[in-house]
Amino acid sequence: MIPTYLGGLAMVNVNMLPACPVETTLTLISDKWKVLIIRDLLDGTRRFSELRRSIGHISQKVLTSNLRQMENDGLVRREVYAEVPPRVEYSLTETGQSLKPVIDAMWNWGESYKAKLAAD
Amino acid sequence: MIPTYLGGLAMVNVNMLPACPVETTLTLISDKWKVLIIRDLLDGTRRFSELRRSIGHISQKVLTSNLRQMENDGLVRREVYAEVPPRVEYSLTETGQSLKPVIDAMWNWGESYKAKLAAD
DNA sequence: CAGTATCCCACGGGATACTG
DNA sequence: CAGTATCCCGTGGGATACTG
Repeated sequence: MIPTYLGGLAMVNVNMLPACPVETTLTLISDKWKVLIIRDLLDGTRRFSELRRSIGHISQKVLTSNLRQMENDGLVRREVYAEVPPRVEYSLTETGQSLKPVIDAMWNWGESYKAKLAAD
Repeated sequence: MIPTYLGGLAMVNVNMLPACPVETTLTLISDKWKVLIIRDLLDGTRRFSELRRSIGHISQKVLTSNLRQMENDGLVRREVYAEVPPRVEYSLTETGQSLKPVIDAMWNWGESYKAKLAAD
């Protein structure tokens, strides 16, 4: 079955991004939930409801909103299957996957921070 | 969030941090300005007003608030010099400096993201 | 199942004034 | 200079109800 691709084009204008690369990254993933969405999608494709469960206590509205923004930013791919009941699968684009080093760095730091606290 | 302060000493309770290390990191640096504060302090010690200028359009109240939290979380060191006019210097603790890989990863990703956009 | 559509609110953050 | 002290506001996000 051929999935329907909706959106998928980056709508971001490079001229409107901050000069500093760090700030650029912040504008794209600094929302409360986006990093967690990426963390979970790094493990592979997920359906909407799967994401909701794996992320934690995120509401439908907010998850939808975040996913749409990330789709517009070219980080996430959304594939709709014409089935009943409907199935929608989310995955990372290449650009989205390229965030792995960032997530990994956050993972490592979080681990060592907790280890340091536990040592006291 | 959910840092606990024991006996007036800055102290985060490891048991109240999220299980996932990525979430732990988010808890500590996901505020709008903290990453930028760290970015600038990675270049060395800065006075309050220097930080204000280098960061951008942050208000006094918010900069103070963020710095206090980061001090409590053990990321930032605050040194007050008994002079007139007063001089207060901020620098990263070892723990704060250990965030460099995270900031670097964000820097690199932001650069390549903009390069990708510019290529289109 | 995967969303919209509403309503609502806490709070991070901005603006301004004042001070040791 | 490096802050407090107030007042104020936009909005990200939560809760609930409804739908193709």
